[in-house]
Amino acid sequence: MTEFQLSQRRKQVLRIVIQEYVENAQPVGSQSIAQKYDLGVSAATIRNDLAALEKAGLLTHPHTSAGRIPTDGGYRYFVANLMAHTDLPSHERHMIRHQFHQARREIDQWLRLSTAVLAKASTGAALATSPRSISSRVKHLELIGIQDTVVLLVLVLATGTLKQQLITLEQPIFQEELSRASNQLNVEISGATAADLPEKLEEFTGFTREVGELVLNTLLQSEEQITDRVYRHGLAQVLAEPEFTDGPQVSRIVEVFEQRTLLQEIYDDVMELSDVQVMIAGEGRFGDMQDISLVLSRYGVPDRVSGLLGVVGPMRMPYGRTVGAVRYVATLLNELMHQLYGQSR
Amino acid sequence: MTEFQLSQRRKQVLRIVIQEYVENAQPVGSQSIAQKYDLGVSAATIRNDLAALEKAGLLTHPHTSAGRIPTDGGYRYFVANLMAHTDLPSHERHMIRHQFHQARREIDQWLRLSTAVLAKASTGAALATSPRSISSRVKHLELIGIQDTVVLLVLVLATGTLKQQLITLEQPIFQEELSRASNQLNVEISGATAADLPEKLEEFTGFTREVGELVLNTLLQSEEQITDRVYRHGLAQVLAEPEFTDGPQVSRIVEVFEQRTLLQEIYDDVMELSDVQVMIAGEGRFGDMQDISLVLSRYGVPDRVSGLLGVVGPMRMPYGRTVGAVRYVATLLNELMHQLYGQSR
DNA sequence: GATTAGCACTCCCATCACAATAGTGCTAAG
DNA sequence: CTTAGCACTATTGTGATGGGAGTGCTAATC
Repeated sequence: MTEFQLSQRRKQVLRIVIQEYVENAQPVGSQSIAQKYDLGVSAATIRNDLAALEKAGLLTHPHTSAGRIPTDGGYRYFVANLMAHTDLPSHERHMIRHQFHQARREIDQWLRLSTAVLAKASTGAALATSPRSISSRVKHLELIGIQDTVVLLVLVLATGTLKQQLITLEQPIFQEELSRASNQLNVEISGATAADLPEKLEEFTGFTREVGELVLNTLLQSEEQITDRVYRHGLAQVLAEPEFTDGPQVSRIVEVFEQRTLLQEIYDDVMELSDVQVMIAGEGRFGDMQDISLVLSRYGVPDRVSGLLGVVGPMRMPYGRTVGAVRYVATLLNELMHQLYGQSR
Repeated sequence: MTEFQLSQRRKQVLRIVIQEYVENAQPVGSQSIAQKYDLGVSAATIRNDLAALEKAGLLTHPHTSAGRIPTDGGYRYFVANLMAHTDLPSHERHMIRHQFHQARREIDQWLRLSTAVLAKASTGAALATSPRSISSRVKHLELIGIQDTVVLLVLVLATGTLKQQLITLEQPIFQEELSRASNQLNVEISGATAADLPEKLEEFTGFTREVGELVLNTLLQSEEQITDRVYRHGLAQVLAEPEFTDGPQVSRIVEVFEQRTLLQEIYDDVMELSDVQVMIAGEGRFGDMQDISLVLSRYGVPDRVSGLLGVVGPMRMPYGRTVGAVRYVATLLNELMHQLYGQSR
């Protein structure tokens, strides 16, 4: 993030413009600033400041005789340097925490709740991915005959994640044989990671070997692929925002919200970072995200499981509040997940 | 559905109005009908017909000097009496079938694909629920220690559906004891339904009994509750339709699309019916669904599993085509599911 | 040098009038 | 029942007009 040399007052003016614009969705002019805020200077001075901020690329006008609105850059500067670190007010935090403790102790529930809570606490649409395992260890494996030639492979990872996979056979197979195969495999591979597995499979042949390979595949896949499930909530609310009155805008944000591939891309990015990350208008790196911002965080337990959590909204977004909400929910999720998956035995 | 006494020509006129309006989203007038279609009568006659159809409540006009547009009733009459039974063209059917056979043999995949295919084949947004089990039988049960005081209960139903549930204990428990409990339970309850279970549980006490109760709960819950998962696809495309340019319209359809409670309500309704059901503007029974139609079908295997599948779109929808698409995909799903869950062994 | 007042200028936006258009509703005749 | 004719009506688009909000510049002031 580029550092500008801005006088104290100009920063203040920028902050005001953003604050007002976020609130009212209306370009803000020098007069209204001078009136509403007591900066000790006249409108003309503010006019000069606005011009300077515009030259620095932090503001624009839509047309000659309109007030100023922030640019992408303006928002970025704001988020990086000016934004008040607003944690969620404590009563909201308590309410949220309470809701989480009410919920059944299940990841599915937690994530559903997370998106609901986030959507309510922000003005955007919330989304979360179910956690993916990092270097998954196999805990247990089960083979269950469903039909004569159809077998269900159930894989329990050390993190408690369940993976399932249907196997279709040429020949019918008896449950006894299934049990034998699964017993053999369980002894050998429980505790193994994807890296250990190929070696351990050497000793097996036939059906047992086949199942082993399948386990390996599933394991590999679960490591590289972003999780199978995306939770979403609150699209309706974000579409009610004034920026989404015309067609193209709407389809842009809905696509961002719906697409999973984008999440996959972003995932690797946010993965690295510890704190909440704000992504304004795609930061140039991601697709067509004009006028759309994301506020994202990683959640999970280090080196075990990890997922993505955040808010999609218009660029004109109360960043302080949103960041606070995302951070709090992520923290909460971290706590909860730690209780469960802290260290496996 | 009320039966009207309509002359052959008036039916024809109604059909034309709907067809034209569905295509162009523009009120259609007597002249344009007379010109474009050779009905052997003049515009004035058609004008009379239109007036009659309006009196019957099948058409309206937005204002005095505009053409006619269909009412809810008009669409209903059309769907019930006039609609051509259009199956999807055969090349489309083949393409779809091909895609399904490409996919991995998994319900999750199938449903995801179903919504994608449906959205593409219709002009609406597709949604599907994962199948819920009807009178689920327990197939197998597994208890896996995740943490000292955290146990994962994995329940495999006869249909191959997996249910999981975390159990938190006061006291740490050893894997040996878990195995013992699960072995005991497996012997006794495999093949049991929710109805059988209470009796069978009598003989157990302590932890084993506790787990048994949990199984029962899970079973009951999975029978009464609509499935845990909803698949959605293609909202962006439906929002591009001209009726969704203004705010309230948009939020209405997005809410219908997002809400799961509505699905639950509708589920019981559609459940009963064998064929595709068209629900226009909520049919008065469901919430605020002005100008929104649903085309829904049940899919699954009779007496075993069953889910909901369909399309949400504007009332101005090509019903023939949509019904064809939904019916075809439902049939396909039925086939596939039958292969898997036809009869369990 | 920063700040300020003053002022011309620009562009948006709401309003009005006006004509063109498309379609209805009615009447009277075939 | 069908048709031609015609008055009537509401929308849509266009162009003109004035008010308003806000800028950008200049020259004066602190």
